[in-house]
Amino acid sequence: MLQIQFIREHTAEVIERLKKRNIDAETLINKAIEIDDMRKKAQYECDALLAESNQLSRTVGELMKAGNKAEAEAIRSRSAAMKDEIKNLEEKVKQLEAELQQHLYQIPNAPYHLVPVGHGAEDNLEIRKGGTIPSLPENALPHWDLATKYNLIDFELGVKITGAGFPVYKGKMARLQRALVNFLLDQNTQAGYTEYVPPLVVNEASGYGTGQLPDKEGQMYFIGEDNLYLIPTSEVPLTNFFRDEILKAEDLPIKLTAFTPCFRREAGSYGKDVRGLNRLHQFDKVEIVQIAHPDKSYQILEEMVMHVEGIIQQLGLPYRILRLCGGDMGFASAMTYDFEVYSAAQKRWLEVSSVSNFESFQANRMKLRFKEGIEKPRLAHTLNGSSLAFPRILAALMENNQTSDGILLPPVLQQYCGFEYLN
RNA sequence: GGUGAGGUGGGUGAGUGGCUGAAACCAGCAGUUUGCUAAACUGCCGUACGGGAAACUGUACCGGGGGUUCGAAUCCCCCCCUCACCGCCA
Repeated sequence: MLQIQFIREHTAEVIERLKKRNIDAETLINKAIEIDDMRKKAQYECDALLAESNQLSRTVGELMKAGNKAEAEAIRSRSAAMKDEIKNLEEKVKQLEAELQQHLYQIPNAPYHLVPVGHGAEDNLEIRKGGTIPSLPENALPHWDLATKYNLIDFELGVKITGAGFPVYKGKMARLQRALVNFLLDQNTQAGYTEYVPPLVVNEASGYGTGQLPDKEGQMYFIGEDNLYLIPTSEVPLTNFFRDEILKAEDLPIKLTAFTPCFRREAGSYGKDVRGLNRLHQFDKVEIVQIAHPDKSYQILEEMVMHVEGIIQQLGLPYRILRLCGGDMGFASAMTYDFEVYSAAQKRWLEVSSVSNFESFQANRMKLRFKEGIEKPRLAHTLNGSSLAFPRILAALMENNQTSDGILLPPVLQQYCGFEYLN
């Protein structure tokens, strides 16, 4: 969430930036300031009363010690009489703080100045594209048919043991995924990211920290008995490593990577988009996360984009990079780049990575701060990106590289797999 | 699942009703001194929200929430978490 102090000091700017999300920013922001004004006033009154009460209590102590019982008794009863009033004021301050918090939770992150204006996917700005879209023969198959033809994925077996959206990978396809894990993690560690194996379930506080809660609990699988959530992305555990921490400025940036399965309920998204590997409840992903100094975060965002682009190039897939417009960006992001690869038999672009700068939006929620010398602690910036999400990469590789001998793997993956063709 | 112990500032760790926002030590910052990377000494050193141009100052916070009291880190109740041992088990 945005900091109320920042909103107060940069009111016009925040409203202007938020307008890119096509919401009534002015009303939201003015309301926040209005609640905060009331909060300040209530706190001021409450503090003054508490100060008086503290003073009286101290006096009682001194008088008692001096043996002046009668006077102590008089002051004690005065102090006792203040209790109700103090309680009421404290109640009021708490209530206003909660109200402000609730209100701020509803305000999305303010888009960065480079974010294009727009309402939906059609307004995203194409930054650049690369690779070559293959020209496939007329009888080219979509990946779900290739999966059956070469006995690579069993969708029905997944339905049997779990349900739709949980495919079972077999033989060379299973091996290919293990290879992909190694290839991607190697790429990331070579770029300076430290590899982690985090837990796949997180507690409620972590869900709040990265912004899945309170609004999007419907998207996560919840283990009620233990009050834990299955992670929708490893961004959640990785970023929450630093919740409630004050880092040293010289330790920034912190670069992390992890391979994990990701679990998403995808409630309400049924239809043709979910065919084959396009949208799953469980999928594998390698993630990169950075905790950055605010002055460096946009430079780092570009570096992360270059890094992901380099990986996709090595996989030989035709891709395009989009800068998302204000209407298409996630709630917590200040600027997002999406990577899409072209899946030539489906004849459509598939999102395989999303790289975002959250600025201090997540950091504010999770109190992730850093300290520079004797300066006061400041909120750090958080960034993350997929490098990469597996299923759609697999779909594109299968469709684009289909030959009469099977699916020809890109050379980098051949090294990791020990074979050339999926067949 | 059973039993026991415990949750205090960046870390270790004292503190059982007012003189404690909290000893001491370590780490960190600033300085002094000695013939080098080093040591010794001195001072500073929690966070948040208010007020103030600033110096400074008010309030809150010792896992979370309630209660007792003029006054709570300290006493009482509930909850959460961690650790140890036992049981079960990969």
